[in-house]
Amino acid sequence: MKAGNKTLGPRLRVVLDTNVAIGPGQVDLLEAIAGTGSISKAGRSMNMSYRRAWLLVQRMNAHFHSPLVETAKGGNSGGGARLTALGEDIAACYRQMEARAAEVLEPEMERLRGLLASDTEDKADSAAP
Amino acid sequence: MKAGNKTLGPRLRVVLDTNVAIGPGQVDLLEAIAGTGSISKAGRSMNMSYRRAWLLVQRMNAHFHSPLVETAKGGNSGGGARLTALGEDIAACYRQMEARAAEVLEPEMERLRGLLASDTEDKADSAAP
DNA sequence: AAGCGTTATATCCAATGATACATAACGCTT
DNA sequence: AAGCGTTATGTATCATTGGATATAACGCTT
Repeated sequence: MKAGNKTLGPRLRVVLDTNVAIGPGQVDLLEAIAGTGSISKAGRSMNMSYRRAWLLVQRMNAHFHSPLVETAKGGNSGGGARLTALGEDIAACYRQMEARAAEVLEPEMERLRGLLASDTEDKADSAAP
Repeated sequence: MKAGNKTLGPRLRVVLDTNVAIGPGQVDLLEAIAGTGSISKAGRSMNMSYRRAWLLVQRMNAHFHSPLVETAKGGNSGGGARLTALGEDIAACYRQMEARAAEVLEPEMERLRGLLASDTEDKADSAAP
């Protein structure tokens, strides 16, 4: 039932090394963690299962020279998670790249948009690297 | 056994509308079709099943106001496929966007690369929109 | 007429990915 | 001690994707 309602425009996926990449999904998650203070709240807020969110955090933490997300078990609030300086840094850097790309690619975007089929039906699915 | 050996650097996926997007995979396919003159040869050349290649062509053709790929059945060579003017146009436009993005994002790329973990093992998988 | 390589499909199955669920451990509050 | 919300995992199930395979149709060459 969920359609491809991703944000329009150029989407960036930064491939840094084999098995290491950051894309819009990961950064959304980082920001949601920063905003909510926990992995589970972040997951719920963006309609993502806790497991998936947690696995993404694992991956990101493992692949950089220090963790992007810091977690705590137990405590008054049950625990929580927050971004490290590196995490904030990377998220911000990605957003900047995204904005810069959107800005500089605007003319071509405009041009491509003019070539779409008039009807926006569901002729087939999308998605493909 | 296939690892994430995608080309390094920023990867662009241009989301034009719901269910309409073009990414590196599609453009690679377009160029392979242009180079080989057939969908099946193109698929083989890039290690993609004919089915997948054909489905991708279907999708792309359906979503723009006119086809990107023109096909022919039968004939001396059995048939074939080639890019329309629109197809060439779009492929070229995408490559240009790609190059422009890589160029303008180079400084941030450099910076991010410095933050990777030293060891490039297989701690976990990658990939995630 | 037979042969060929290709487009164009349908069907079935394997691999993958994501979700749901089920616990356990934790540390603070009450 | 009990309860809470969370992190941290494992397991099972479901959904999606992609591949293998089998035909059919086509139109040129021989």
